[in-house]
Amino acid sequence: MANDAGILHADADAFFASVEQRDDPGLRGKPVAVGGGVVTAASYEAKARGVRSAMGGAEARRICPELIFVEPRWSAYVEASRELFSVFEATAPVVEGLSLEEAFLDVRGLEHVSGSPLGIALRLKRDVLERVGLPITVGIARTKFVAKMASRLAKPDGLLAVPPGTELDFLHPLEVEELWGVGPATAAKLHAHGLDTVGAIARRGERELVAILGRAAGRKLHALAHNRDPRRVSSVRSRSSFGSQSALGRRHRSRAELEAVILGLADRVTRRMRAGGRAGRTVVLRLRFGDYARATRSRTLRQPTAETETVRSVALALLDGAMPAIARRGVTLLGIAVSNLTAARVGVQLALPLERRPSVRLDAALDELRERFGPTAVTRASLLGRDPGLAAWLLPRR
DNA sequence: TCTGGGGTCCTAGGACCC
DNA sequence: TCTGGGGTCCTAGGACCC
Repeated sequence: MANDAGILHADADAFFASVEQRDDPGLRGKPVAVGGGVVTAASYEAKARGVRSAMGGAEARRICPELIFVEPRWSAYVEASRELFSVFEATAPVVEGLSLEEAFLDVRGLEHVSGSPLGIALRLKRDVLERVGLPITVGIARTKFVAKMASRLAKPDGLLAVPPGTELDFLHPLEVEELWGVGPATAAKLHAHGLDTVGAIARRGERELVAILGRAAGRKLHALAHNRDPRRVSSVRSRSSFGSQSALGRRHRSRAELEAVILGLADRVTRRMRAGGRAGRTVVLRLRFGDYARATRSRTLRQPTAETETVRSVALALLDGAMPAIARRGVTLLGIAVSNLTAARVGVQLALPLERRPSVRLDAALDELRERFGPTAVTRASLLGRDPGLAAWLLPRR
């Protein structure tokens, strides 16, 4: 039934720090920060003393002198995440991961098999604690947004169900900055118009919110304030970019050093792309200057690539364009991202001679190829540079 | 208090095409 | 010749999330 409160949002509490406390009993009950120069994750004991993730290490030590810093152990977090998701998958037929440590679970229609959503959630908490050794918080609601808000408010080690029909009572007293998707910039705009709570947002018209926040954000917030969130839990979302970045610190970097960083980044990114069987057409160079302002430079290639050398040379060309700004302002971070992804393996590549058929357009050619090879075989076609040919790739279905 | 690394989605202007 | 509208792609930046 569509009216069931059957969406669970399950979220491991202070995930990285909890894994550290699980694996080292000496850390339990103590303020722990994962990271070094910057706090990547803080235990609840540390959060209680004001330590926040993304806070500088020096500041964190100042406000909490007994804070224990531990080096991140990425492989341990990835393994814990795998175990966590195996419990999720065993609990619900549809699981949508949002990050290493959180997911939506659709448990609608499982009453006769697994019991009520509340019963399922209680069992999920128990199973994760027994099998993974970590506390989680679960929110239960009819929609993703309310389930997420419920778990956010119930942390840590909590469980909160918002019964159907009571969503507005739950949402309207909340302050705007508590909302998932509302950050400092949006909150400031809302406050500037006298909008401090979700209830206040709900009393304004959609046009007014669009005027304040822009089209997409205004419509979305208006809908959410009225408890309209039609998004379904979906397990099939595939990623849209691969990226890697490296903070460089404040000291001057020579051109040769920057080139070495670029090579390392290109290698990391393309290695992961090849492992994932993906290639991409758009290479983005991310920059952070000496004043910590950010910028991007990008170039879109005609054909997707997952080759280290191709990505490296494009990134170097983009770096060239940015060198005047870097010389002026200094650089404190470099990153490479590749987007516009397709499946990496080219099944068959065809070239149709266009000079003999100048009227052929890409979509017409695609239609023709699909008739010959099946409706899903050909996923894209494009012109090949100055070459008068038309290329089409037959790619395996994802 | 000087600030990590990995992502997502939206906007806006210009180029280009029909 | 002048004028218009609609659509897609690319680039750069902004905001947000974990």
